[in-house]
Amino acid sequence: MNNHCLPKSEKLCSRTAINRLFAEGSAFIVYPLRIVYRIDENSTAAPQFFINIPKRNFKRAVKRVYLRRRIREAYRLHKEILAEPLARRNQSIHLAFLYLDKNLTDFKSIEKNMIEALERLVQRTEPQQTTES
RNA sequence: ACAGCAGGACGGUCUGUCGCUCGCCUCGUGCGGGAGGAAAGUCCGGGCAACACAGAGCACCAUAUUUCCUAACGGGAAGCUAUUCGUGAGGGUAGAGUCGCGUAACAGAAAAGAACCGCUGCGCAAGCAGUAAGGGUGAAAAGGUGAGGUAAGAGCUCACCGGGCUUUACAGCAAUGUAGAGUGCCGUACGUCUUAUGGGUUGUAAGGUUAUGUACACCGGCGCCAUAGGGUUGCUCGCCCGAUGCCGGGGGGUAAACCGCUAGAGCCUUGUGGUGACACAAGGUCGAGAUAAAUGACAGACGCUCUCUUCGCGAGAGUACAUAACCCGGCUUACAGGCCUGCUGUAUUU
Repeated sequence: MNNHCLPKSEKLCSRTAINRLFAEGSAFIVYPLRIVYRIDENSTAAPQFFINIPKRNFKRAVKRVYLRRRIREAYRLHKEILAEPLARRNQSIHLAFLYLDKNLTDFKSIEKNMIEALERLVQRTEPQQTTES
């Protein structure tokens, strides 16, 4: 069965790790989400993620909390899409989800975007055997 | 019944699947707790903590009717005075002093010791002098009405009315009110100015402990005594410290963990006192503690409100505002909907 648990070890809390992620990571957009990621080869650690809703776009804390919870739930329910291939390839990943739109969206569309984003991540992190030995 | 005024209290419920966080244990597919009335704005006042602190003057900021409440407040309660809105229940605003100085747009002759027209006297006239009754302007025009008086007029004088000041009596803890007497004293607002009271700074990322660990900041003691410099609230005076030497302690950075961190001016009930804010007594009770930040996501059902309606057990739409970050007391602002108590107006019935 799929494991939908989301313990604290899968959250990205360290300030230095986050700074490294933004300094060295790659990014793409599945609107309204912007995904920043950084791959560690030869590591068995579980993927770590965090969510950022810019205060600039949502002044009220209620709306930021609303979005953070829905994005988190979408990730929690579908993270196996990403975790399973990474574990097979001996990779670990740091992830950041940034919400770009200035309006609220419902869970259905966030879920759809999340699935698409995770599937693209799996493709993008495919190791290129042609370049590296 | 409808419309409204004031005060108070509330602000969804249940089921299933998958999760988060804290605590406890019998350590598992366990049990229990888990946002608000404003948690918000960060506008006041405290607690707590660290640092600072001889003192004087000026400056700066805040407050300013009375009595009371409170740990405290710039908050609250009950009053007082003036003014204003409402038919009304009621609501809003203002409230230390004022000798001097400044400002009062436009219009108007003039915005404070006023002469444009008018009126009166003198004069042939030009004009000079007097005059605030009347006109016109304005948000505001020198208290109002009447009589006397006068060349014409004017608190110039008098009567009554309105206001101010002084004073006496009574009521009230007081602000103040009521009544009497005296005084012709009679624009208003704002600013400046004056007086009284209060004000050290920084906020839990405070601050403390542990771990890792090194080139230097910092602290203590001794020494040196001369200036640069620094601190003391912004300035002035005054005061204090004081680089480079020696000895000892130990810091920066990473920010990892823990404490601070939730039992408190706490909450609930009852009683007593008080018009009230509130106080006191007795009994009961423990109700989040996260840290890139939990308290949720999805599905369904039921409430509640509105609209449509074939008046049905129907259909559709909506279900607010706002997410703890050390903790309390207020203030301000946002809020779908109910509910309770007292009162007002209108209409109707008996």
